[in-house]
Amino acid sequence: MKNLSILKLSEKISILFAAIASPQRIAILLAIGKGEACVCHLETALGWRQAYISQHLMALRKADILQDRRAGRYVYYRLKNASYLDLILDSAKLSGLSAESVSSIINTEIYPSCECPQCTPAVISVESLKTA
Amino acid sequence: MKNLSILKLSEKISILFAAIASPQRIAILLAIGKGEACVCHLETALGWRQAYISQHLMALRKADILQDRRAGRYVYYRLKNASYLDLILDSAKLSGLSAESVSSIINTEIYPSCECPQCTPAVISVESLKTA
DNA sequence: TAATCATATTCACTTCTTTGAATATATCGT
DNA sequence: ACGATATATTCAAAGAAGTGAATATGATTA
Repeated sequence: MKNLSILKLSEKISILFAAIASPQRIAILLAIGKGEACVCHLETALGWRQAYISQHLMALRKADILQDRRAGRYVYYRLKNASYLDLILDSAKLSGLSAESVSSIINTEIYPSCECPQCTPAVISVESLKTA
Repeated sequence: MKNLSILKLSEKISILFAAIASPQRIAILLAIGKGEACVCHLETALGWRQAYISQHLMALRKADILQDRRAGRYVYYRLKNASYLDLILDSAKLSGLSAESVSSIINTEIYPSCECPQCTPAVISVESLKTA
């Protein structure tokens, strides 16, 4: 590869940092983690408005960090490369945070059939048992 | 360490990303690299105004990425931790840039006695030889 | 102590980013 | 085809960050 000027190169590198440099987007990346999550899952996991999450997902997609997969009405997001999590972990360590505190939060689950709204596993309520 | 909420944790992590997420500041970090550089050296290396560089240095100091050392009228900057360079390198790789293109630009020199202005090594001009 | 040089800080202005509200699109079930 | 649900997009307002110009500080030399 040709020798780019230092600023040109730095500009390219900064794009990724800028995309990640937002508490909301880091939270989304950790919530997706090594797994896969639909928007509605993130909605409940993070407690934010749907449109708000979508906007940040858009930014992460644009930066080529996330990839999406549509299954019916649901859209599932996953990291294009698990190393983005390492980048976040390394950054956390450099900031004096314990690796444990971050990795314990990283999602590892895949939600193949997200029971939305609320991504709640179908729980039978006491009420429904009474009438049955 | 206690289990911080995902957003609280993400906020802390984002501080470092935000500090680095600027082409100018990445360029400065690469120019300082594994070595040490005074402001005037960065001035010539990057070709920017002194005050402009100082402003970015301030941001990097505030984010605890850089440390400074005063020697007479010069102030020398160095990274507090060489791993910040690895973070930049990893990010570059994730962005599809070759590690080589970045590491070839990383400074390795220390400038113990920066001959400012212009950080020029004392070269004897042809003119001065004529009159001598 | 005055002049000079290296660096830092402040302020005002502009530009970029974030956010909320509203609305559009896409898919499914009926 | 219609209504409901999941997700995406757009737009305007608010806020944050980047920038240039001017100036302040701190150290050195004369």
